[in-house]
Amino acid sequence: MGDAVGLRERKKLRTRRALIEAALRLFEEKGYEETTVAEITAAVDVSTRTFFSYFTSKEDVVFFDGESRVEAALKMIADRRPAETVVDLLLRVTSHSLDAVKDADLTVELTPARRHLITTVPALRARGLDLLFETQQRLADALHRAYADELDPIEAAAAIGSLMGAAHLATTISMERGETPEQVWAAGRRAMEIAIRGLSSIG
Amino acid sequence: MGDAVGLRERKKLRTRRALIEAALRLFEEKGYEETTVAEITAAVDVSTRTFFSYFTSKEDVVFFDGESRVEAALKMIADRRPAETVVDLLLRVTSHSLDAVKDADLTVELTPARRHLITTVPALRARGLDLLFETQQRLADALHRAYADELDPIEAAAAIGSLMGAAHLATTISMERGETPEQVWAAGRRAMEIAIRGLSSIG
DNA sequence: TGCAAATTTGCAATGGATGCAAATATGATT
DNA sequence: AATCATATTTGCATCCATTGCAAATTTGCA
Repeated sequence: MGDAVGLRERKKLRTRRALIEAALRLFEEKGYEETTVAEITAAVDVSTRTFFSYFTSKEDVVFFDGESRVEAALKMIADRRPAETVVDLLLRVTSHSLDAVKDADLTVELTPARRHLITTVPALRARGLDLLFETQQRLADALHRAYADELDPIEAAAAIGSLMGAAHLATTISMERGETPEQVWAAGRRAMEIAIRGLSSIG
Repeated sequence: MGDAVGLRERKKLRTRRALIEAALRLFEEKGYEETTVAEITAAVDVSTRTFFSYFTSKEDVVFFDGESRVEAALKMIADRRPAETVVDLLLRVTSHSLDAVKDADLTVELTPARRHLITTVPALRARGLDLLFETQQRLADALHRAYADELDPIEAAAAIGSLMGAAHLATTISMERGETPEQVWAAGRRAMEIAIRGLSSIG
């Protein structure tokens, strides 16, 4: 992703980052819809046209990141341990991902500002769900490949969909109830346990 | 939804339906992005401005329906049988919903054309996912209310998220693999069974 | 220094979406 | 049937995101 060798590359990196920061700041200050691309570029002092050579759309600026999270999960699945159970692997992957979310504010990952925008602004929320769903498809595919002789594509999809569907809805509802980050995190864990044990475990 | 008493109402109903039909036809013929609202209104012989008094956006025309499906499921949950288990209720609701999808082409529900657009066009797919997620939230809330003393909000969310997440991802992947409607349907059933029994049941 | 490639920019155009006021249509009343 | 209040439709004007294109500028290297 960010190699940055010559002045050219460094300058581009700087501009891109400046655009992202200005955009997020303005979105927070006056709202997403109320902020125009022209205002963002004015704050960074580049032309409006330039914005669209860095991002394909106004929405994009909110989602731009090195998407390291997903890659890590995909790799963990692909490199599964020989004797490991599907459940054990999924447990390991989800724990890892869930923990990654916790202290992810260091990297440019999912800051509270971003999170707020993505859950609040309809257009962004929809886009975020689309990305999440695409991620699920990739994970399901990886899982099927990793356990080709045990899981057919549908079973792999069911496993991933169940796990992530449970975790996502539970954490969302937890957040909506105004719970603390710790409680949200706990909700995610509980939801995943329920998905693994089966709904019968709560009836 | 459609009461239709006087000429006024009937005319509006007719116009709305005509707009939907023209839109879907054009979307299929030349593609969603390639079709302009002006072209849709020209086909129905109303002004472009009028389109936006019937639908709030171009996307809306694809999703417009009486959303009877969700209402039915919500009602089933609210009217749950006294001694019924959470799992039994969910089984009943999901079977009912799944079957409803099967012969839903009669109503103006989810025609193949719509389905194709919603899974294909990025903007529509994202919007569809947003609507689906909102539905999940409503169902989880209903489930929590129906079993207030057995399920807290997080558990209810986990249950609904797990079940619908599994079914949705599994059916999507089944469709993507070019399977027949029967196979897609079967994939949905299998996924729900896995969600109910728990992922351990496949390890 | 000077050139070739990469970037930025300005400009024009398209298309979705909205506000507003004028023009029409509707239907109930007299 | 003529008339009036109300509901709809329509025609602008306008804003903004997005894109194509060609000119202008910058950068990196010879």
